[in-house]
Amino acid sequence: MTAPHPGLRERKKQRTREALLRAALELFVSQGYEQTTVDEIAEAVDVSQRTFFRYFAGKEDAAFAVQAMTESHFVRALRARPADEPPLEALRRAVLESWDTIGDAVEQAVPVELHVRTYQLIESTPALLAVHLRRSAHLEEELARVVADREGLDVASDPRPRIAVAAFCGVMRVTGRLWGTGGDSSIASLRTLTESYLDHVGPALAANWQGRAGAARETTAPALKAAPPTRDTAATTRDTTASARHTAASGAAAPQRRDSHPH
Amino acid sequence: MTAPHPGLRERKKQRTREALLRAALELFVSQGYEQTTVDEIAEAVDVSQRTFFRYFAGKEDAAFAVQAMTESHFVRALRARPADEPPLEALRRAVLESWDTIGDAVEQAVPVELHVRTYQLIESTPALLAVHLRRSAHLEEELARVVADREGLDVASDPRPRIAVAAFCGVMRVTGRLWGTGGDSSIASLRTLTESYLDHVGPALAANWQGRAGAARETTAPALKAAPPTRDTAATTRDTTASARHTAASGAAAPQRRDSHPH
DNA sequence: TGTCAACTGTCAGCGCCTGACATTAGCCTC
DNA sequence: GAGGCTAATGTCAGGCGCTGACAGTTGACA
Repeated sequence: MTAPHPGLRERKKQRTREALLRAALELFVSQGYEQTTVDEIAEAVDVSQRTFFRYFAGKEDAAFAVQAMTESHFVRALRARPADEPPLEALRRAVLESWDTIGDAVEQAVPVELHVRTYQLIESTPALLAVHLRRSAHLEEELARVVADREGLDVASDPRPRIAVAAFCGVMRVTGRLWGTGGDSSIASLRTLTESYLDHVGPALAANWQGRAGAARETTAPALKAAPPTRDTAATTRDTTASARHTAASGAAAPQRRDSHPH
Repeated sequence: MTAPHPGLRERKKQRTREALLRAALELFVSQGYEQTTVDEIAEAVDVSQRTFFRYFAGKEDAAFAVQAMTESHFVRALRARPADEPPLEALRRAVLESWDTIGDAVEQAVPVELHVRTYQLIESTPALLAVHLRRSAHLEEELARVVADREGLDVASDPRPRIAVAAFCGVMRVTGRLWGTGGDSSIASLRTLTESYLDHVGPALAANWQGRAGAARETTAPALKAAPPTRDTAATTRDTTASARHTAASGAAAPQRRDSHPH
């Protein structure tokens, strides 16, 4: 990728950018995002304010530079999953896998410690949280396309990729939020939390949480309605799912049109 | 609630605020959010810029004033659902119900038409979309608390309310997005779209979309088998699934994937 | 009517961000 | 190695969002 002889100019640019990024993040986490001025960042690297804006589209952009790396890292991991894995399985493994290898990718830019702190800052700073969520939504788009590709579906006409990814990402967000505000900020704990939360998706979507009788509708979770946290064999599970396939198929056969009410 | 004699001063304030809000939204939708300056809004109502900031915390705040109404409208609807409804059922009905009655609530402030246009603007303006998503996340918090209350659970210790609400809201977001960018901007179409998408949640979370057998895996619904899923059990399940999938794929109209492993 | 409190306008200023232009510094050719 | 080309940087001016401070105005109430 990178040329063996980047040239002095290129190297200098790289160093400037890295220095700006690092200074920015360090100032952000040490004294808060809003309290940090672009002038301060620029001054810390001894460049003009104008130069900062030539490397980053804005203050925000600096705060999310590392996030951008990890996101594309995750997408690559998903793309690399074997094609015969079911969608949610592939998503799950891609995240977990990317947690494992994310350290190396990040460390080239900034210390992992700093990145983790930045993430916590993002979660706790309203202005940054908003941007973070928008970025996540954008990522969701991409994930939906990848999933649709994997399944050989058209993301425009079939809502299932979007919906599955939406549910998945929703859970991931809750996980990230809890991890960020929780005490243990190690990658290991993030991994554990992620796994356990993803394990809860099925039961949570089951209609009945308290052993209420006959409350389950096919609307909410047909494939999972046999999910009360009681004994269930693998065989039963498969049967239930098989009938669910039916529902899914008929659902897909009737793609929704938005103009059904032309007024 | 409101006093019978609000007093001249109070009425004047109310009128100013309403005029500012309306002028703001109208300018936003007609010439874009970023292209509209606060000075313009203030000038349209013939007050000083400073006064605008005394009624709204910022430009954004004006853009989301009506959204705030509809959100609390929805939360109230959820709180009013009978306690014996399963969580996702209650959520579903509360949304649909609130679509039906939202017109009246909104019209007191601005024309519904203007509100719908504003929503579309929010979805298509990055800066506003970001804030919108943060607000939605905040709403999610509240919904999780309400659901937990309904189920008699503790939202801090039991992750299921959060997860269920997260999945639900994820789907709702996809719905809103499609509706906003779609052609038909009637409330009726929003209703229809919402219903059909919520109907797809279950099937979409089933692991098997293509007639592959053995769909439900520990990924999606692990608690289907009650005990903490030991890794060994999981592996067994996975193997079974893999082989079953193989046979099914060759039988059904299995969509061939284009790229197996690009790298 | 006069006092008090609330609302509003004006002014100054900070911070983010951008366009325009001048200056510096790496790169390449002769 | 000198000189020209081009990219990177600095400087300046200015728009826009937003805020604090102070002064003027207007409803409320005795």
